This record gives sequence, structure tokens and C-alpha cells, in this order.
Amino acid sequence: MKNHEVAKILAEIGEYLDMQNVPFKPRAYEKVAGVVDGLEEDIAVTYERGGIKALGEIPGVGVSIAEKIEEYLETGRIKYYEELKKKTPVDLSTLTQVEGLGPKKIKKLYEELRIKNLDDLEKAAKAGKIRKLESFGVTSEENILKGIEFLRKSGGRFILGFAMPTVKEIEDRLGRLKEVKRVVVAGSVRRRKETIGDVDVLVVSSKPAPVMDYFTSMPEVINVYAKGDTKSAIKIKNGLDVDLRVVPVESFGAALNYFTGSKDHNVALRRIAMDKGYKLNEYGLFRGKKQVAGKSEEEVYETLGLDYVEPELREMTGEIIAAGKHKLPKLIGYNDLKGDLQTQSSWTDGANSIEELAQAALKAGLEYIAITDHTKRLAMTGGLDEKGLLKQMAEIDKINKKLKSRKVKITLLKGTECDILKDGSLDIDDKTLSQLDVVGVSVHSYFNLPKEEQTKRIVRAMKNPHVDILFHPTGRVLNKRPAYEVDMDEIIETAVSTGTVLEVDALPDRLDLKDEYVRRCVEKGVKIAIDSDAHSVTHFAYLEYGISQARRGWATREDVINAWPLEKMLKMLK
DNA sequence: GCCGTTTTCGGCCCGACTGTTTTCAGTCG
Repeated sequence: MKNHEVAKILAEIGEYLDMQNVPFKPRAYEKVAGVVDGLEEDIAVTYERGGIKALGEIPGVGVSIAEKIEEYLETGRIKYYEELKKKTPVDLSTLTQVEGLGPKKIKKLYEELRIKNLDDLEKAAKAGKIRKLESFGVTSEENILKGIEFLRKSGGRFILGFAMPTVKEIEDRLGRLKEVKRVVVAGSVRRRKETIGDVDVLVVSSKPAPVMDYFTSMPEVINVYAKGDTKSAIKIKNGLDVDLRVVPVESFGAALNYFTGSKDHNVALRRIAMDKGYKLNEYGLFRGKKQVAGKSEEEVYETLGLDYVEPELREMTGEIIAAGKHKLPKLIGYNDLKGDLQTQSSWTDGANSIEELAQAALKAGLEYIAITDHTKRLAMTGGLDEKGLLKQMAEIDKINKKLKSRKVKITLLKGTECDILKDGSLDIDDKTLSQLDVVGVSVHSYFNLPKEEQTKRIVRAMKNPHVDILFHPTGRVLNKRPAYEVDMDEIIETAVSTGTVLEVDALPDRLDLKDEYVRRCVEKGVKIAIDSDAHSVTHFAYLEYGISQARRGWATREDVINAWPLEKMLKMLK
């Protein structure tokens, strides 16, 4: 996969141009770098498939950048980039990660002190050389040293579901201050991105000073980047950066909108505002000096002639056009799930008994869950064979009866998370599968098969007449391992032709399917299931993150089979 | 350097904070 290396070079070209004060081009390169990095297809494959024309179809890629990408793919280098690099031969992508250092300062550091990389920078700072440079000073030097230390220690993004308890705690504490009228977490947290880089907290208060004092002196604060009347920024112990903005009540909606992003969504809104003769900023929507909207987000969208856009959709993937045409979907709600179709019990690697899972699910507001323990191929989990499954089915019948007699309103379904073997055959015979309510299948081995073989393997499994759901379809684990190579278009086509459901596994580090695949399923009419993949009673809480991912994929309640009543859901299954 | 059912040329989001400046450039989001 060449996308990341191509993106990195494009981003560096942008920074080099920034160094030279070239107007506008830096933004073009910066933007296209982000696009290329996020491409799902390997850009080398795109090029093989359609040549330079296909490259030009990537948003943000025009003639000039397409040529440069082609040059890189053909020769492994880009002359233009190398010339820029020759002039200022520094490790740009690392140095720009140092908080407070941008292209201009890096240029100066190179020209005056020959600083090329992080080590040079650290040495110079420690030797007190940086403070002597014009427009630098003692504070800058100290900040650089701090920045280097943080960069070496942390770096990387945080998984939303794992960072959320910390975020909620800060939110709650700020909310309890008497000077705080309202507190909301905006940014990528509110958009429910699967990973977050930092946290943007918005507060309404007429007395910001004590709020800022409290915020910057919380016990977990390890650095204060900035502290002012309207904005402060800190880093906390676990490495997370948190920004706090204080806004007046009449600007709350505009500020919430602005700080929720995404950046591209905001830019588009501002353009629409300008076209209509308004000005939109974080303080409100203005005509001349008069504020015409901004108290609430709804008001802002409405005044611009748009329907309200849910935060999860604000990624500039067509939501603004849809909002203008009143064609946004009514997303599945956070309380809409009635069931959970993947849970593991103590029969294999789950921590709790079937009955404990049932009770916990009931508490989580569910009406039915499928018990889907592993199968024998996963020996280390004590995976069940046909005999074990039959035994478990009998046990589930017994527990269902017991629950019913006690008027406990939850139904247990008999299921399996059956292993897909290397050749696409299944780990359990058809006869046994045919007796289950819910047959889920998944890949737990041979992650490194060539794309074609992996795709063929999974397609074969999906074509089994008993298979209902493909669990965690791409096998990725965030911050740990990438998805295996698989042709998702073919998987989705197979789901269409076989009526197989694709899962959104809600474990915070899986979230598999991811949003863009959910969206493709929704477009193709493929149904999805949002499952906790619970291995303990506490894991039902993760369903929330699966719902977020589905919402980010534009899914409605109709698209999600476990948002349906039990009878209707069962009819959907094979 | 990209983009466009207002444009194939002329636009390109904009405000806060910091540090080192005596009025602003650089960085960030």
C-alpha cells in the first residue's frame, strides 16, 4: 500500500512551499495529502487500473499532482520534491510534529543552526543556541524541548471508546462549576470518529477566568499550552490534548457548529453563508454587523436553508447537498437497538454465564441476544464442536423457559461464531448449522492471504445456505493491525446476492465494518447488524460505538436488523 | 495547484494565542 508514503511526500511538498511563502499551493498539497492517505484503494492499484486519468479523478488531484504521483509510482521519486528537499534538507514531517514549530521556523532553524532532525533540534535547544535566534527566545526554546519530549513519549491517536470515560469525567467536572452554564464536548468526539487526536470542550459562561483557572490546574494536567479568556489548551496525563473554549450564550450554536467541524464541513457552510450575503464565524451568523442566528445550531442551518445535519455526518461526504435538498436520512438512534447478535459466554472465551449475559442485556435495554460462542478451530478459546453446540442449544432452551416462567423479558437465540477455514469451508457441519437461529461466521486465521484468495474464501463462506451474518468483516484492530486484504465491493455484492447480513462489531478497537463500508451497504440495500461482541457483561455498553459508526455510515433503523422486533429480524435470517 | 450548473479565470475560511514584537508573524484548529 503506497498511499501513506505518497501522502507524506505531498504533505512535505506543501510544507516546503509554505516555507517559501508561496500562496495557495500549500493548501492544495496539504489537502490532497489527506485525501490520498484516506483512500481505501492502493493508489498504485488505482494507477494500474486507469493510469493518470484515474489519478486525476481523485478529489484534489489535478494535472500537476497527478503527474507527480505518476512519476513516483513509475520511478520511486519525484524530482520536484527532491529539489525542494535539496534546498532545505530536513526531516520535515517529524519536525512539524513538534508543537509550535511550523515550516517558517523550521526553515530558520536550518538556515541559522543547520538543524535537520529531532536530535539536532534537541542538542541545539539544550545548548541554549535557539534562544539567541531572532524571533525566538528562552520560552520558545523551553517549549521546543517540551514538545520533543511529548512527541517521543506519546504520539498517535486515541481510540474513541477507550478515551471516552476520561472525556466524560472532565465534562462532568466542568459542568459542576457554578460559573459554567453549559458544557458540551465538540470536535471529533462529537462527530464520533473512531479515533480522536484531541478533545474540544465548549463552555458557556459569563465568568471565564475561574473556569480557565480550574481547567488549567486540574490534577491530571501535565502541560498548559495556552491560557486566555476565551481559549485554553492543556495536555493531560494520558497524553490527550484538551482544548477549552468559553463562549457567550448567544453564540453557543455557532460556536458548537464551528468547533464540531469537520473543517471541510465548516468551510462549505461559510461559503454558503457568503453566497447568501452572510458572514459565519464562531460567534454567529451575521448580516453586516447584525447577528441573525447563532444561539443554536438548528438556527444556523435553518437560516442557511439547510436541514439540521447530525454531527456524525459532518464529514463533507455529501451531507450538505442532501441537507439542502431535504434528503438526509433519519439516522438510527442511540436507543433503537432491540437485540445483539454476537455475544460470547463462558462456554468459550466469555467471562460470564449465559444467564448473566441475559440479565445484563436486559439491563442494557435489549429484548433478545444471540449466544455465539466460538467453534472448535479456535481451540485456545475452547471452541465448540457439533456435539458441544447441540448441548448448548438444549441449555439455551432450558434457560429461555426459566426466564419466561419468571417473566424476565428477554429471549436468548441459539447462535455461533463459526470459524471460516482457510479454503472458505466452515468449522461446523451444515446439519448442525441448520438448527441454529443465528449463524455468524468470521475469519480468525490466515490474515495474510493474497487479496483474491481471501475474498474467494469469504465469499464461499457467505454462500453457505445457513450463514446469516459475516462478523467483523475486515478483521482490523485499531492501533494494532490493519484489515486483511479483501475486495469489499465483491463482499458487498455477495451480500446482496445471498442476503447475508454484514456486521458492525462495536468493540471500540474494531468498529468493523467502518463507516464508509456501512454507507456502501446502505446504498446497496445490504442489511447490517450492530453487535457488541461482548465477552463480558460490561461490554454491552460498547454498542453505543457501533451505533455511532453506523450513523456515520448514514444507516437508518431500517438498515439495522437488530433494531427490528424479534419476529421480523428472524424472518430476515436464512 | 485545484476547482466550477453563477465561473475554464479568479477565487481560495478566519479568529485566538504566543512570543517577541513595539504592531505583528507564525502556528493552530
